[in-house]
Amino acid sequence: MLDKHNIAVVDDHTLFRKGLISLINVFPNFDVILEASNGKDFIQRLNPEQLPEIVLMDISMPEMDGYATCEWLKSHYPSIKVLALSTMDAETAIIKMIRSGAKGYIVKDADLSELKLAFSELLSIGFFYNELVSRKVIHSISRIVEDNDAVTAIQKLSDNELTFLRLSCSEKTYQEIANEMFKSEKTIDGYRAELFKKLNVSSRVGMVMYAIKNGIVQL
Amino acid sequence: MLDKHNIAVVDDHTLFRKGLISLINVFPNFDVILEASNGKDFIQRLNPEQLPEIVLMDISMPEMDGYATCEWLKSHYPSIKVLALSTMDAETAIIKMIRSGAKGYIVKDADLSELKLAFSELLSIGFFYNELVSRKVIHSISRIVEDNDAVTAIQKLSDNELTFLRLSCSEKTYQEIANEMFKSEKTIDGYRAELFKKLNVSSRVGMVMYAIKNGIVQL
DNA sequence: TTAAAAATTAGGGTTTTCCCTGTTTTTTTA
DNA sequence: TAAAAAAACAGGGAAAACCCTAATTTTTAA
Repeated sequence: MLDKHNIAVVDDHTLFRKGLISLINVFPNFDVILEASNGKDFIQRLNPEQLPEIVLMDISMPEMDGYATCEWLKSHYPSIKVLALSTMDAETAIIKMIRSGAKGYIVKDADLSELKLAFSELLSIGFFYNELVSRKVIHSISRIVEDNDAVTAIQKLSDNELTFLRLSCSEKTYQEIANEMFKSEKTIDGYRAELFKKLNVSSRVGMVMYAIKNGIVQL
Repeated sequence: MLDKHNIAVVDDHTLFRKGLISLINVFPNFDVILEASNGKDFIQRLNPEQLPEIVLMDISMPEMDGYATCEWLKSHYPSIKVLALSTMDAETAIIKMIRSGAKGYIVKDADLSELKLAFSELLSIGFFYNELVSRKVIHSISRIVEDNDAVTAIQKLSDNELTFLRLSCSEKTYQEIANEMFKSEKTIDGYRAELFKKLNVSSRVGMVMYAIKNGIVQL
């Protein structure tokens, strides 16, 4: 009997997930033992009697996303290796996922051989980062403090600042926003100045783009 | 010998594409005869001696996207049926794809049986729209004129307006943008006024949000 | 409870954005 | 090639955004 390695696949896109599973099952020494459509679903289905060695995990999912699921795994089953799977090759996403505990990162337009390589590397040396990812990460080392700020900045915003930021993502004037928030224009101007500092931007447009980029508002 | 139906799959995400193909090839009466990573690639690979009956086509792709490829097929091979495939269930995307000539629309988190159903319906009655899509389409009928504006507005923008719009999605002042484009500030102001009218917005923030929403700039 | 910190408000000035109405220049088309 | 349309440019003014500094009020913490 072959010593097959157990894999889990977590992705909300059923077609993609099913397709991926059928691809992996062709590999002679890998076996998909668990599939789930999001983090919550995954945790529910996780059977402590038969844990996967590697979890192929999408980042953006409903209910519970890749970051949160990764964090959960890190604290509950630290030996399970997460291979993040995403369409995004954005530095922030990669870094955020790595911070959350992912041991590797692979983009959805990778080819099969790369996926296979990722599995092998994860099992042998414990991590897998391809050239693209490594380059992104290295490139971001110099800016890691900023990135860190960027990732955590949202949490440092007060309720009023957050409300103001959301309302700014519109064609309302600051005056209108002030009325809506029952604050003086000067207070609003204070929020603006504070946000400019915290988010490291210098115009309303920059502020709005930050909010969109970081999912503070959805379009 | 079975009378197999020929399918083409066009998607830039290799893993997804390969997975999907392996799924389809399990269907007894469907056969994937062509795969491509984007519209341009697809057109190059298209063999007039052996045309696919159905093209499963992603919307967002580099080089040449689903809309453009669909338009091209409509004029060059109108008998080939396009089944649009997307993560987006946004009304505008669905309607735009239908306008471009797609005969069906399926989301990536559909399940296998739905894909099979879509194939059958396409071959028997010529189109496939599931509940979700139908609902979206019906829901949008009342707003179809606006949507139409929104969908076609981009194509009516001149190169200069487009460049200006892209540059506006930044913290640059209009003056800086003027310098960068080697135009007078007043010309830039003209672009701005024209875009406000065309995009139906009333502030730079609105303009920027439009550009982001419609993929004119990517974050 | 009192000092320190944070939030709110304020004055006042500069820059940028926005919005008119036009003229001149270039391109399109009849 | 003349007329029409589109693009580039302009003056000037009002509104909004931006940017200081600083006083007052509220909240927090020693």
